Amino acid sequence: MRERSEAITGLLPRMAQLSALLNRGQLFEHAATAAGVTLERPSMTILVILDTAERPLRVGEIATRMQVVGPHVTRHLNTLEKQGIVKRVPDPDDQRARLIALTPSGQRLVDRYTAVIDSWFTAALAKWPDRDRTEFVRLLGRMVEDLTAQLNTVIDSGTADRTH
Amino acid sequence: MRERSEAITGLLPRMAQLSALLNRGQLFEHAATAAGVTLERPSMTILVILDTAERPLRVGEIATRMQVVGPHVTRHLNTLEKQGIVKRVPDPDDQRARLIALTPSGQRLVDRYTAVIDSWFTAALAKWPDRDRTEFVRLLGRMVEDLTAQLNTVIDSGTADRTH
DNA sequence: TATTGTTATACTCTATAACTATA
DNA sequence: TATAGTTATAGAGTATAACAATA
Repeated sequence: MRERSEAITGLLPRMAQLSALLNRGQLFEHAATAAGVTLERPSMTILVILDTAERPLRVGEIATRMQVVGPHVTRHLNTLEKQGIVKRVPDPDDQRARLIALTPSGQRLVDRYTAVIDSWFTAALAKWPDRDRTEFVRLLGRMVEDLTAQLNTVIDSGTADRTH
Repeated sequence: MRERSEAITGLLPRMAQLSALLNRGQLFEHAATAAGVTLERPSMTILVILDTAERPLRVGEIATRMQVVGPHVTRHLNTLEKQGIVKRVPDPDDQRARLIALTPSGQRLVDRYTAVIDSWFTAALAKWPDRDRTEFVRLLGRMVEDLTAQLNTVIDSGTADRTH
């Protein structure tokens, strides 16, 4: 039987659990119901990203923040625009690009949704000491950073000798 | 513009990033390549779960740990069994159930894979103080627990008045 | 009658390829 | 020639429904 390194014991399962909770779990589904929203998950993600940015974003910017490819975003934008939740406006700086903006009704929709999520997170963290909350955000941020950096190192060294 | 509660500022985006890294990112893809594995992601997840359990598991137990439904597990098991990576053995305690066990070659495969993942995580966390590592695992575990509990509370109260 | 697992089917999420328009 | 976005298509991931066997 292999020995698991001390460094990561218990880490992977917990990260997997958290990931499942956010990606497939009922969190989204129930929050959407509570907020009276009937969108697909990635569409809602787009709206939250636009809300967080507090300004219109290009399609490419949204794709980068979602860590997905462009066509995936386009597909959902088509639906969202048809429903009057976002609108595409020309980017004055570049005629090829469009800026995606929340419409007033889109803004109200995402406000309802994030209010529900906020309240649930606030309730879940109610008993956490302030210090733990701060620590967790700090360590989580660093974990993402270090893991991403490590992965890039591996990818670079793995492709260094390839010519394509 | 809505106000975001102080409690969760910065939390959601980081969790989303981590989730994307584990779910869709190149982490799995590159680790599988490095380990010489050509399985689909959920199949590899099944193997890691069996390895972590250190004993054969029922289909239902695997599904629960993956937070997916039974048929999803069955589909991957069919492929894995055909490839001689796992085997289904009768559960002596219940003739309806089967126990899923890693074959010797399956064990070697998952050993190669987890060795790669372990080394990457160890490298990523190399500069972390021991205290931070411990704290992170603790807080991450509590986050998953509290979030799950909160969600269950919401679901229970939401369905309490429904009769189906 | 309830539970374990399987088969069949369908939906959701995401990527790749080919294209148009502008830079 | 390169970049922003779109359309069309395909594949991976997961769920629901219907069923068989056993409890």
